[in-house]
Order: sequence, then structure tokens, then C-alpha cells
Amino acid sequence: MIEATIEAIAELGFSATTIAEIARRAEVSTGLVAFYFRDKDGLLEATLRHLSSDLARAVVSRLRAAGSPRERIQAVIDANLGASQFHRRIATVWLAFWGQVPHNAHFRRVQRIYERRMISDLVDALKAYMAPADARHLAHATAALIDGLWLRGTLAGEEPATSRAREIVTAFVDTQLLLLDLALLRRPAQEPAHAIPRTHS
Amino acid sequence: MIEATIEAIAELGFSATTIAEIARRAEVSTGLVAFYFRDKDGLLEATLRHLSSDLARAVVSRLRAAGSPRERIQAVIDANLGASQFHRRIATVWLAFWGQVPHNAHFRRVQRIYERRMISDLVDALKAYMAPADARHLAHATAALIDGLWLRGTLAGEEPATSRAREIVTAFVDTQLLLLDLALLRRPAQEPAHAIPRTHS
DNA sequence: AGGTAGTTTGAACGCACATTCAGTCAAGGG
DNA sequence: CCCTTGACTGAATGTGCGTTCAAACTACCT
Repeated sequence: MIEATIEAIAELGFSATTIAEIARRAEVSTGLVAFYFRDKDGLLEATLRHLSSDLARAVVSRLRAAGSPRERIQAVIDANLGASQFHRRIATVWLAFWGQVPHNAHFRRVQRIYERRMISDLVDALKAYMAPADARHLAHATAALIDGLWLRGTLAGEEPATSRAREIVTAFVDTQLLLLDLALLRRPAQEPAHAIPRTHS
Repeated sequence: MIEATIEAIAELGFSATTIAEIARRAEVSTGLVAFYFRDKDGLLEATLRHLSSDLARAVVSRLRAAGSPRERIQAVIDANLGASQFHRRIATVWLAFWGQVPHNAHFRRVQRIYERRMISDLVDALKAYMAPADARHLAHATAALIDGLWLRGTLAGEEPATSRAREIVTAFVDTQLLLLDLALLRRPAQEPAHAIPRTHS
């Protein structure tokens, strides 16, 4: 039923999605929505939560496979810009929900969780390389770059740009870490921070 | 009337905005919408075009005041992340339209113009510092960073983050240009490209 | 004054929607 | 074999929407 909702929003858009259409796709009656989700808004909220937890699962599973902090950063990048999130069917639905976020308290709460999770995942990993304040700073920039590439890719309707997007973010992060090394090397002699990760702060 | 539409979408959201509500705010009758814009969709498209040309004007006016290519890049950054675009009243309306883009051919056309304009403005300026292919690459990353910061700021509902967002993008661009200088200095002796802008390729 | 073209009105229309609810159906327990 | 519980149906209801259009109003010209 939630799957049918995703399908309908992806195909018809947010405002053109009706309960009758969702019921048709799910091969149930219209009345069943009220039985399980109280009303249409309840179904939509459940759908957004479903999308959000799908993404969270993708991130967690990649984080588990990651060893070094650098790999954990990459896990966040790859999960958020992975094929599953870029797939038109999913991406347009996210976008439709984002458009409603300012006017729906339920959606806003889910969005805050999404946003904070990405930041804290990135900050956790970046703290291995730099001071917490710098880590937060870079995490915000990285998160924005990820979301911006996702947004532009989705709006443009480009399907296959996913690997290119990941390369851009990867290069950005590597550049920032490289600059950190250079700065450290010029100061009182010290190893590049990410050759000996997780040893300070 | 277009102003009233912006106001209504900002306050109520896309799907809750009715012609009656717009007419009430504009202090006209509902029938007048049809007279000037054919139907509701025509009014919405005109509203999006209005927003788009407002932004374009802001960019052009800053570009005119800019001298060096570096200043032209900054003009794009400042115009897109300026207070006028971050103002909740405007930003939530943009967001609402973006959510409809995949399902409305008119909106999609306006979006393509917006997207390409930012890229070409950036590429034009960046070509002074690097090969066209590199310029396009960096332009995409910069544009994504701008849009990503805008998106996150708008979704989070933070009003005053505008100066911080601009700092992040500015720092990103400066870093990329700095790296270019470093690379050039290590190769066969050559001046940093942006000390002698616009002289090659 | 009369006429005309350009504006504006707002009630009427018909349609599409979310919600409701009385009722059907299937399964399991007593 | 009946009764209960939970899942599910779909027609009926009423509300709210965009659109239409005949009529009214305004300003300008002749």
C-alpha cells in the first residue's frame, strides 16, 4: 500500500495523487486507507517514514562495512548518492515531500531527523582528522554538496549521473583532507592527520 | 495578483492554495484569473516565471558591478544565496515549485533555464582560470554546493544562515583556485593563472 | 449622449475528492 | 454449528474546487 503510494506520487505528483488511485494500484478498496492509516495524511506520513528508514538502512549497512573514518565518509556519500536514491521513482517522491515540508509539521519532523543524521554521521568520521568545530563546518559543506547534486540531478531528470556525482563529492572531501595535510606539514613537523586516524580529540 | 499567489503558496503550500484564496488576497474576483491567465495553471506558470526573472535580474545586476572573473563568480554566489532568495516567503515557494517540476512540462522548462543559466555564468568566469572542461566540472560542483546550501537552509527553516552559506561557497571556490595555482607552480615555471586572467584558451 | 472596447464581477455549475459506515467475508474458538 | 473478531468492501455523503458566463461597470472616443 505504501509502495502503491510511492508509485502514484512518482507518476502523478503530489497534488494529483488521490486515495482512489492509490487503492487501485494496491488492489484494495478506498476504505482500507482509513482502517490502517486513519486518513490520507497518515498514509503520506507513513510513506515518508518508509522512504527515510530505507535510506537510513542503506547508510547503516555501508557504515558497517567501512573500516577507516575515510571509508565511513565514503559510505555516507555512496548511500545518499547511490542508484537507489537517484532512481526517478524514489527521487521524485522525496522531492514532492520536500516541497510540502514547510507546511506540514509531521513531514518537518522526519526531515529534521534526515538532516541531522547525515551531519552527525559525517562529523563523527571527520573528527578523526580535525578539531570538532572544523569537522562540523566541513560536514555541513559536504552534506550540502551531496544534497545539491542530488537536487540538480533529480530536477534535470538525469538518470545516469550518479557515479559522476559521487566522484565530485569524493574529490571535494579528498581535497579538504589534502589541504589539511599540507597545512600540518608546513607547521611544526607532524604526520598528516589521516595517516594516523582517531588518535586525537 | 502574482504577488498574492506567492503569498498564498508561501503560507498555505502548493496543494492548499486555491483560486478563491488568491483572489481574496489580491482583492479581486475569482473570475479574473481566467481573464488574465486562462486558468490556474497559467497563473502558476506566470508566478514561477516571475520568481525566475527576479532572480535573473539580481544575478545580472551583480554581474554588471563585477570586474574580475573572480568577482563574477562571487556575483553568482551572492545573488543565489542573497537575503532575497533565502527569505522564507520566496524560498518556500521555489521549493513548492521544484516539487512539481517532474510532473509539469511548463515548470520543467523554466527550471532548465534556471539551471543552465547558473552553469553558464560560472563557466564563463571560470574559463579565465582553467581549461573549459575543468571549468564545466568546477561549475557543476559550485552550482550544486549553492543549491544544496539553499535547500538545506530552506528546509531547516533557518532564516539567518545566508552569510554563512556564502562563506562556505566562497571558501570552496578559493580553495579550488588555490590548488590550481599550486599545481601550476610545481610544473614548468608559470604564473598563477588568476594573476593573468583571460589570457589563454 | 450614445456607443464601444476593455475589465471586472460573482453566482451557478458540475465534477472530483476524502471520508464514513453499514455490511460482507473468512477464520478460529467454544 | 454458531459466535466473535478482525480484515476488508464500496456505495453514499457532503464538501470544496476550478471553470464558465451573462451581466455590470468604467473610460474613452465620436
